[in-house]
Amino acid sequence: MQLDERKYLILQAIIDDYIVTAMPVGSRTISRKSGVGFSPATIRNEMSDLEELGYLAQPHTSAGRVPSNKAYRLYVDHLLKTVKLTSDERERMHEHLVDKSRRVDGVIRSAADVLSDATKYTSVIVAPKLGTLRIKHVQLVPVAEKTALMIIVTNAGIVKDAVIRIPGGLSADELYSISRMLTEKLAEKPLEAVRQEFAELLRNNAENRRLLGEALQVIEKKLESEDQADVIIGGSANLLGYPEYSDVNKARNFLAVLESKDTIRRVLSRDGSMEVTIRIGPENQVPALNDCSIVTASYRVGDHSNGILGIIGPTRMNYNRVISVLDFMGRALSDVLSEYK
Amino acid sequence: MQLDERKYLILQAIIDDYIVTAMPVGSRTISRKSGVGFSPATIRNEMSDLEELGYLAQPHTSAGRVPSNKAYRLYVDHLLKTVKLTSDERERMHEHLVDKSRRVDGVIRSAADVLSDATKYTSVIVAPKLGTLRIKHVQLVPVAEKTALMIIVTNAGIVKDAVIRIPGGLSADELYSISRMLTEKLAEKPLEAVRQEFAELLRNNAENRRLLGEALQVIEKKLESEDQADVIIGGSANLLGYPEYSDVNKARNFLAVLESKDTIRRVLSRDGSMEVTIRIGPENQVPALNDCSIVTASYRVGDHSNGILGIIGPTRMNYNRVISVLDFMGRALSDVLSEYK
DNA sequence: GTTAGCACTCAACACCATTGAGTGCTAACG
DNA sequence: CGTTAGCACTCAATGGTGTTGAGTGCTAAC
Repeated sequence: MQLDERKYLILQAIIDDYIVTAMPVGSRTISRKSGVGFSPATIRNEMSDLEELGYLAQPHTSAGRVPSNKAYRLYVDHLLKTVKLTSDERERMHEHLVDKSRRVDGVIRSAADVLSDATKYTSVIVAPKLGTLRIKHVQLVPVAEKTALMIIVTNAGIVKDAVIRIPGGLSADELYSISRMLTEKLAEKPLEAVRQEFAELLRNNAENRRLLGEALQVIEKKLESEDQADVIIGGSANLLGYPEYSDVNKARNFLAVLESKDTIRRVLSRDGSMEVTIRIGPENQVPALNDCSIVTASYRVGDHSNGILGIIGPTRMNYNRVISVLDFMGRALSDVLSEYK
Repeated sequence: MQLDERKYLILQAIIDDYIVTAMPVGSRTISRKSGVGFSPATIRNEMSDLEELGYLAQPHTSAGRVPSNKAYRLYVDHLLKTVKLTSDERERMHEHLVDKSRRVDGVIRSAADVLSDATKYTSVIVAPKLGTLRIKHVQLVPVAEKTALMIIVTNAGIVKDAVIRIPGGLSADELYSISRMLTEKLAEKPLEAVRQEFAELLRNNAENRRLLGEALQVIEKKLESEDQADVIIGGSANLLGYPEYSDVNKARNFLAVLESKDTIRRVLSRDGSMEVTIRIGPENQVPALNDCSIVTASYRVGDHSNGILGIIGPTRMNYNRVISVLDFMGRALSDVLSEYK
């Protein structure tokens, strides 16, 4: 059996309805809709076919039908109608993005809030991979006897710091000249390339061997264990408003997943393309998110780094709107973050 | 009517029971408890008295009794028995605190997780007031034509940064010497005192007037609008496990409050003492937290600054344990954060 | 002062009948 | 031959009813 024009039409109508009501939809409901000129009986026959094809399911015999994940897949692949955001709304979103603070994490934080506000779902933003950022400046600042703070500023204005041990009796001036040397040597290099650069540094700087070794080690540790702070979540309570989470246990499980930043990072990870990507239900590998869909897009930071922004919502989410919002915000965020370059 | 020994005993037994079961407790239950050698009938008479005095309430005629906020107040003021944490547990907590990362926010983040893990409630940690931290180092780093990053390192190893505009054509070397001057001038001064220091700087540095003015402005802005990132929350989903939050709407309201960092900061604020403080139900002014209790303690950062750590839980929380945990963690956190000085 | 006994209350639970939204099937219609 | 009206059927949801049991307050006896 093949899907003809009418089956598409009906399936679309069913999904559209289910997305707003979250209730199994019956033949009468569809028949009444404008654009579908058939009696309930006809619709019923079609629905029966669609069920056999795996696009619909019935919670119980005397209930209406509910779209399956397969149906959502079809929906997002073929039936999406791109909705335009009003220019008014675009403006408001953009504005909230810039006005806030003058720091990168501030902007990302606001972006997460704007996203969850605009969609009423949960938003997630992942900062670009540390390794792809380019070093702009390195500074060692003494904070106590035998400890210093190593501060690394990257091209995107992102600042990372870590405490390192230093040999005793090193003066502030010496630390400064080491900082200067490091900056000169490492500037414009991506963070993931520091290992090579350090090899040479270590060879030519016997006297600061210990300190440089420690610095390298700390940087590498930072690179491999990405920071919790690099996953920002907005509107975590939003999903509790939807009937699929009226069960507190489900809600709790969901929130528990949100707290595990590593899981979130894994779920959001995506290939390099800038386009909006949709993962429905079990397509994202985490069992706890099996009845969620995850829509992601990318934003650019500087010239070589990408971050990810995404929305997590129930599988019956308003894909049309979410896609528009993510698409717009991806661009907006890239814009704003390029100003900090 | 006055509270005699026996009434205290019974009230305590009721609260102890209610804290673990969350169910109205009846006279039989109390009578069966070891340590109370009276028949249900006697207990009933006493309970009736306690109800009249406002310490107990009855959800409905044929139910047991439930402690009132007044009862909890009495309980924490007079009936607490300090419980000792096992040395095993202390060790585990302390360990989780240090092992993690080598940065201050990392430690605070872990502390929040340890707190919520150990208590199964929601934990909140507020970083010390920015203004009380002492400046250790100031660094201006060029990030683009006409913009620089101002980085301020404080005595506790906490790093704050902000983007500032700079006049065009300023070389990296010039920026460095300004940084050096700022560091010399401001070192060891608390951040809240920068205004006075800048007055003099501005007078003696006509050529960098614009830049310095902007820097001052940015610092003051930072001081007045405390950072969202300075309120760290752990175990936000924990409370959903308790019957008082089996209603999704309550749960949602609670989570919404947690997302508003400003409210949380206000609720946690406390006077300077280091001791553990308890606020029960409506005693904290936020209506949304009327059936929560909030227990807070302080931790020291460096010599002059205090941060706050706290637990938010249902009013029937296990006060004994929460107090022990907070007391211990307050000290532990102070210890660890002093190492970074 | 304490307690046993007893009548009373009321939420919780299980049980049942009713209702209505929705289906599948069949037969009639254009 | 596709479409539709009609009808019997299913089943979750709703609401009323009776029963149960935990708990109380009161009284009278110890």
